[in-house]
Amino acid sequence: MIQNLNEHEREKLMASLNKGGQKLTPQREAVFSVLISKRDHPTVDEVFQRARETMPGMSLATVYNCLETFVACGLVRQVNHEREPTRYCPNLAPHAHFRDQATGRVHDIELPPEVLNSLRSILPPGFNSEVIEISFHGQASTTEPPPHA
Amino acid sequence: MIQNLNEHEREKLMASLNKGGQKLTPQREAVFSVLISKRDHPTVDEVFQRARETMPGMSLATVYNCLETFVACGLVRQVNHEREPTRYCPNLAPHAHFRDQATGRVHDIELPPEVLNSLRSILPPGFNSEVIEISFHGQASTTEPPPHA
DNA sequence: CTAATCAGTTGGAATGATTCCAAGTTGCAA
DNA sequence: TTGCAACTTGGAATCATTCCAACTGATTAG
Repeated sequence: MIQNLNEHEREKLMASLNKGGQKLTPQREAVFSVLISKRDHPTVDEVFQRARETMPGMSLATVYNCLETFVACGLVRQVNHEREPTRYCPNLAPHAHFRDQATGRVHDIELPPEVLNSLRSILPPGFNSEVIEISFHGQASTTEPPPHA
Repeated sequence: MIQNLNEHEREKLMASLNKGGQKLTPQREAVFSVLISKRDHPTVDEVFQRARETMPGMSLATVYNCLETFVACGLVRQVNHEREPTRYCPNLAPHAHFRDQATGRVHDIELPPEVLNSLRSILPPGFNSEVIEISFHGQASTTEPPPHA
């Protein structure tokens, strides 16, 4: 079930939006709430379905717009696996993704700084990377997703 | 310009196809030739355009089919960046990809075994990964793609 | 208190990569 | 030569995403 944002979360959301020159709207609040209520890397369509539970009139285009805005403001990350529908992730700490072959479920994998650094070190001179994406693909014996706030 | 496959290349292609229960056809030969003649990670459409130079009647569906077959036989790798058109890469050694923001060009980045191992080590118990994809995204000051066979 | 403006929202149409399908082709085997 | 099975082909269908023009709602200027 989707709760409303608490004070702290709403503040953080508004601050990030304002920093990017954007406003806090009811739709954006609803979409953001969906993302942090259940951090299971939902697709746009899943976000859409869940957001409609609290805001039945919302349109799919708005969900796309909101998510695009969040990405631009650095509030969430896009997660792509091959050409499957894009998923969204509110975990901003550096991490990799593991996609379970059997279920399609995506898990966050913590990425220690030294591993991140060893990765950066493989870039030859002249290559400057702002974004590194790491995704594993295989079988997870854990059936439950890792608990998240 | 696209050459025909040399003896060694054709043998390798046929062996891999046969191992996967597939046959060597003129279309598959043409598509494979495109991939190894210019290892610049072409999209399906680019492969299609180039293949038509030597085999004007070939259809786009066939290019899709051939590439799918090659992937299944382990002859080439798919390279996806966000939701852009899938690219194809005949480099089978473990490597990462760097996508140049400005040009869209994709470069292979060598992946030393120790870095690959440090990556594997971040997976918690219960997660077994067959495939690891690593992609960088940023600016490359080198304008020319690295020379390849 | 209006009017004007402007960002945001909406539904539906358009786009574009990919997949699907049914018909045609080819090479080999009985 | 007939039959079969794999492969190829063109076009239609799919589906995530983007685009667009009209609508809404809040804020500012007169």
